[in-house]
Amino acid sequence: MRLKIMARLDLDNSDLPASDIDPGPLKLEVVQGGDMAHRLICGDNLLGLRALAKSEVRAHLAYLDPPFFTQRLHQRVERNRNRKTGRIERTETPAFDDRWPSLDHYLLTLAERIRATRDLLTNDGSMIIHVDPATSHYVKVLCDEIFGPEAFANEIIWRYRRWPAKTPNFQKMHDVLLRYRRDPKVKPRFVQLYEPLAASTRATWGDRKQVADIDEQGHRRRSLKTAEPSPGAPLGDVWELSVIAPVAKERTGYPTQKPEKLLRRLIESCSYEGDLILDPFAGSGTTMAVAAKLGRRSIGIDASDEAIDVASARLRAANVELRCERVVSSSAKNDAHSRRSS
Amino acid sequence: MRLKIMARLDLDNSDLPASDIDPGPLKLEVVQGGDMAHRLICGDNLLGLRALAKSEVRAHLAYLDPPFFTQRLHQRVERNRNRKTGRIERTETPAFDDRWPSLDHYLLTLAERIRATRDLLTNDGSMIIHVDPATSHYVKVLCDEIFGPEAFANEIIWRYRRWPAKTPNFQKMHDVLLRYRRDPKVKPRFVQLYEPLAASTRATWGDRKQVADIDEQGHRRRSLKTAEPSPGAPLGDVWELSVIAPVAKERTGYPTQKPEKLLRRLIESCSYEGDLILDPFAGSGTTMAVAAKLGRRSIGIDASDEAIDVASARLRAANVELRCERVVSSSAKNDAHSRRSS
DNA sequence: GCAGTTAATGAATCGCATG
DNA sequence: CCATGCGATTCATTAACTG
Repeated sequence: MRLKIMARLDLDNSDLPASDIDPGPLKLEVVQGGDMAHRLICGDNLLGLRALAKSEVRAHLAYLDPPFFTQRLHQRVERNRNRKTGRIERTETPAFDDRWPSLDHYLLTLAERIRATRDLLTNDGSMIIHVDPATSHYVKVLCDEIFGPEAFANEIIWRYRRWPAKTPNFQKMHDVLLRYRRDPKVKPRFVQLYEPLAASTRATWGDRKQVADIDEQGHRRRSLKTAEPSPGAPLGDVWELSVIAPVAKERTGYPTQKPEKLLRRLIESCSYEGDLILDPFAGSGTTMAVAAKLGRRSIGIDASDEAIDVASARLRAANVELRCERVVSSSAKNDAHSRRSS
Repeated sequence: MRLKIMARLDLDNSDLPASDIDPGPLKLEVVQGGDMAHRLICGDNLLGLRALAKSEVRAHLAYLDPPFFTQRLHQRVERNRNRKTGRIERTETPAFDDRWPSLDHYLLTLAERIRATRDLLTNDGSMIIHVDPATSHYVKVLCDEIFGPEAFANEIIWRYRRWPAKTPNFQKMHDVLLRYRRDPKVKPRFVQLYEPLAASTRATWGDRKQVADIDEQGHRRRSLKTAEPSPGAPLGDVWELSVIAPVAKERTGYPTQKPEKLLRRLIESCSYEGDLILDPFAGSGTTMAVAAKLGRRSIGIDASDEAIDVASARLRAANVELRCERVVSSSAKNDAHSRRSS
């Protein structure tokens, strides 16, 4: 018996939307703004990524937050106080559709976008893809195929707390973020962050660095306390960060919005000031907002009008100078604009 | 372009050790002990599992802690004080070999053992396999194939703290445990455990239970405090437990030994008193030792003499009555005993 | 008895030396 | 030049000891 686990990629166009196969020549049409540090592109992200690939633009970090294969239509929730009754009323509008004919369709769509993202990275850049524990395994096999297994850098666990579900099972309380380097042979962009020392370490060693001590015979003795203060322990790959509270200021109403703290940590450790951050699933614009706060440049892409509205409002409220663009393909049938207004 | 991620299982015996293909009739030969609650079997675990399958024995929980594909030979470390010098001296002996021709060989070996383990589970039983984040994804694809994706219950993250490695990367600080149910249609064995409430919850709600409150119009109002003390939050799937300290009493010197706290949590929540716990990669016998403490029965299998020695000494020291057995196959070439004494 | 201090050391990763 | 291997690094943990 032989076994092989792999992502099999065969040529067969029949399952793909026409726009994925040959959208004709692509162009980015400026809707508003000049040569800004932050660009928000409206359109299918595969087309957007391919249009960007033709320019000189290369990103140092890409963050992908695709749909999680929930098989649900996700709604945006707006909250407004009714003038007459004084009660808060909720309005729901469709934000994005996460329903798929099959897992294979989902993975294939993702694979195309991961590959297109990889082509836009600098050699010392990396990609982080945010997924669910139920699909992360398939996505990792996919990424191993696209980047090569040596390029795998981390499985980051984002652990959060939420209202418990009543189930005879351990409560699902984490997301998975996979990080891949574009070229594992190149010295990576990385800024060492620290987390607080463990309580047991502080009790024994205080907040000073330890150093190993080896005697003349080469035997190891007890480590020594130094006078040098410790910056903490180098940051690990399990992060405990709270989800956005239902009443937090940060909350835009856009579904599946990720907390700014999470993006801050990713961007601070995997990019330098002035670097370009790419987010092909821009959603409510969290990545771009955090990139702006941290002095990075950014490009966000999203096909949903809801997303573009929420993100541009959010960024403008934060005084981020924004250039808005639209993906235009020469073939009228696949024109992002015509689909938008349909 | 089409894509399919799957575990492909083709018939081709050439890569397998002869004993995996047809070991001939299998028998468990009693080396020592009578009809005890705890059985330690020496021999290849695939043969051991197949021999068990012929008996009526079925396990309620199986814990698998296979090698992690480290491509290293792992050593057992014994420590003894030298009478003359008074210094502690270390003796290293090979414990198990985790070197493989390829990832596929590793996965195939694992697949056979997972399948054999599944065949030994009760319908309401489950299997937990302990793996590394670098291979967990492939193992999950494998298990989805063997158990079916609906049988997937949890990805448990064991987060620990250790000394930092010097690397421009997030420190690897977690293991992955995958849990599958034998039959997802059957009510599972599960005991709800709790963890302490989050600090923010205690600050707002104290240590009493909250209840949702909905008014006559169906609008949700602020939740209410109750008088009933909260048992804590239902246990999640990210567990922070320390690794065995270098000087802990628990430490046997056997490599990759897992902490008793981890096994205690798994056994307490996924089995009942009197249940049978199966560990085909018994190693230093942690699973069996914890099972005994928790009033469960156990069967452990290991091919390594080092493991059998360490585990039986450990269990006897804990006053666990033990029956020792040996897998015997009729084909002399594959006889576990002849290999042991070679 | 209890608290505080001292002791011992695992093993991931990089970098440099050695063959 | 490439592969191999050893040394340096340093936080975390519990046991043993001390007052």
